[in-house]
Amino acid sequence: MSEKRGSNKYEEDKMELRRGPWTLEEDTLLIHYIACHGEGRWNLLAKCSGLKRTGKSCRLRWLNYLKPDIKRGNLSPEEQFLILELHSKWGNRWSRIAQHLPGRTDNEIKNYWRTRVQKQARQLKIDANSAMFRDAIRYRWMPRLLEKMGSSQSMPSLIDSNTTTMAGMMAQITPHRPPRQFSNNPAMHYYYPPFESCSSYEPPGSENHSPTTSSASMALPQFSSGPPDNYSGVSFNPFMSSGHSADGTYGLDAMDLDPVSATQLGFSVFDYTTANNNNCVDNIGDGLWNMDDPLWYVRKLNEWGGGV
DNA sequence: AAAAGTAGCAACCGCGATCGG
DNA sequence: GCCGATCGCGGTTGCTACTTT
Repeated sequence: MSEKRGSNKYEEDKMELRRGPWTLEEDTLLIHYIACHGEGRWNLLAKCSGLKRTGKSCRLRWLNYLKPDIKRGNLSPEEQFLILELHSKWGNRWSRIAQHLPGRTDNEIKNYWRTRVQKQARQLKIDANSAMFRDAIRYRWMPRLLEKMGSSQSMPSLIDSNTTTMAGMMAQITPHRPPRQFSNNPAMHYYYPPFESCSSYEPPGSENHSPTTSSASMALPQFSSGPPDNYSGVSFNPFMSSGHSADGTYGLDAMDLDPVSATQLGFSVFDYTTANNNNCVDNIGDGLWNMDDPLWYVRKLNEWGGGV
């Protein structure tokens, strides 16, 4: 009997627990309680503070939102760079990564990765965990962030002191040769998606493109085959461009290649016009690669000697 | 102008690790 | 060493605002 009553009481307690978005009153209560008693003992806190929340929920709210040193707003290029760099080292160890970004929470970093980074992989139909995608991040995206960091005069304060020069950072992330042997690896065929969504896509190796749309206003240099003579980490920097985000934010839309650097890298008119036609990858306009051929990187690696 | 689709993010959930009795 | 309570992490969900059709 009493057991049954106890059980009902438990159910009632459970029913009373609030869920969903926090109200201003709840936030105030939590802040006040922590100001008086400090963090930790979350279940006790939940009971004693008068909040009808679980300790877990209180902890989450505090750590991810209310804590005074939480930084809000867009991630800076250097923060983005660090996330990419650390994720390449540690994978989805969000809390560990967050420890290196003061004021940023693991949740925020996780969300960044899922909404921005993984989105790119989805759009390119590449497995976000694949070596190809990781290399693309490392050798295309990160150098672009470095450039932004330089141009915005916000030289990285979060990055190790031994990498605080642009050359040093480029040397760290850019190898003297392309990083990986793609061409002879059968497994890589998996990473050559058909791109049905791309009306004018031609498979790697077919070089005789004919533009599907004209881009007369663009005076594009001819496609130059073969790797640049001075391909090495710092002196050859295929990733630099002067592209800027239209809205001044630090989103991925700042990552597009400009036409000149794109063609210097070996883009054909086809590549540029097709991709710029927004038929190929997406029409969102904020893609990392949506102005170029997503498979460019793989193609160039193969062209530049196949064997690395 | 309205409906549908999408992106971003706060919050929840499950599970394993750790702590303390 | 065992066991329950608590904590922390990573994955997932759901809501809201914004964009596109």
